[in-house]
Amino acid sequence: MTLSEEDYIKAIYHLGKGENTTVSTNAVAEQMETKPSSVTDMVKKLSDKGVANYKPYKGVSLTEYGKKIALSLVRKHRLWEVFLVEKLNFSWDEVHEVAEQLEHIKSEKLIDQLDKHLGFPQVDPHGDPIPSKKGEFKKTIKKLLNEVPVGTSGICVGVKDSSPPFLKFLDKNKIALGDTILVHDKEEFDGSFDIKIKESTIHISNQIATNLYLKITE
Amino acid sequence: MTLSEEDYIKAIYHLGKGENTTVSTNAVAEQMETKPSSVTDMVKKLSDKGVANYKPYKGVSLTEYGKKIALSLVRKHRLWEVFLVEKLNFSWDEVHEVAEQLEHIKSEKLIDQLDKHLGFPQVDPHGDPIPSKKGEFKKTIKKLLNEVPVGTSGICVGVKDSSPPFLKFLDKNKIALGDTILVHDKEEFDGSFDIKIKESTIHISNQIATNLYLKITE
DNA sequence: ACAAATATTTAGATTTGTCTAAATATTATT
DNA sequence: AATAATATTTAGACAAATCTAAATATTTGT
Repeated sequence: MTLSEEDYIKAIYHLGKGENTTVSTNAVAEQMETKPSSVTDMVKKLSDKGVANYKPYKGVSLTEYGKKIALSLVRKHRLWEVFLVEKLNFSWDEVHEVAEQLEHIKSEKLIDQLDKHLGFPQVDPHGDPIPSKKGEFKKTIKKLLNEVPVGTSGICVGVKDSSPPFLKFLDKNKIALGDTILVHDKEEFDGSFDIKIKESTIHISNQIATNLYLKITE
Repeated sequence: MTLSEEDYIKAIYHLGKGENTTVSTNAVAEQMETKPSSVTDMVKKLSDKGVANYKPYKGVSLTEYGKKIALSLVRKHRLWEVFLVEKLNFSWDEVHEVAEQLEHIKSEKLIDQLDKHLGFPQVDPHGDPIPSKKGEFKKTIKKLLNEVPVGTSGICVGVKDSSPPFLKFLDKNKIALGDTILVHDKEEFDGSFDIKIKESTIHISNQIATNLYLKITE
């Protein structure tokens, strides 16, 4: 597969939300920041190669073979993201662009060994699951911290309230996007929580808990 | 720079042995495994871009700017090779192809952090020097083990005698290409040596010493 | 159901990097 | 120094991936 073909495969995969959903030419064009006519050309080629199913005017979906390629790209992308954050001190929001390049490197041994080097991580720095070599992975969902059962751990992926005071609070308490948070205990009386974050346990009010999104594995 | 342009720059650099030597169209074509006419086209373009000096029928050399790009590619290539060997258990002879791909990844932060992650290595697994960010590096030369002064350390890069008995000897004594060897002591009487390899010191005869090539920093 | 709006495809052009074959320049030989 | 051998360039073609503009199909609104 060429670089460009791989990018189209990933776009179709993501637009189809990981299912073998049919997506429109225009949707792919928008995602790829290209023109619909270019998409038509490319999906014809992908179809000829057995990677996609294309029906003129009806849209395009990935074949099983195409899905496998997409999953392998997602796996590579997310493993590299973990590498960049864990080993090279990249932050949460700096990894995407570089991972977009690294995901195209072709070497099975490289990815197997990288996986091992990183300790076989299950999720990337954004909390998204990393497919196994065979293409299997766990689904994840986004929930407010106060909605997850005690004992669950997840990755902090967003805030509901993005006002300066709240963001300042998070900063002061060293809570950042990408951090792994374990919901340790809940106080029924006032709905406050004990959470473990980076080896230390802190106490947060219910109001804080209802404004923090976690990504958790179901 | 595109992938292809970068490959040509590296080829011109290597054929010119790192100096701003003028190299012939045919030489570049052979190195790149392409046709001379393709080289002509490309060096014209590189010339237009200020990367190379091209005089029809006279050959091509890199400009200072082109040399900078070449050194940055060499730096990236060799750092990735160290990474593959040190962190991902690749062996000496498996790294080249993957590093050829990785060297094209564009991210200054990535390379700076990789350098740091690896402990700022000075040479790659083949004993070749890694240029600094500014493009400076130490020259290295290949010498037979018996020709280097006591106290020198270098990387084992080849054998003069490649007969099965000799290779078997190396194997038995756990001496492999890519290993760092310190010449610890020399016995004047019979020209034998004590060498340190991977934390253990062993004794080798003069005959062995005259058949092992080391790459050392001058 | 029909016209208007939107989506998609086709046709033809463009850029990049490559190739082959022919033309031209350089170098080597006698 | 003239010719033969070799090296290099030019001209023209091709494939991949893209684009614009025009043509065609589908969907939507009344």
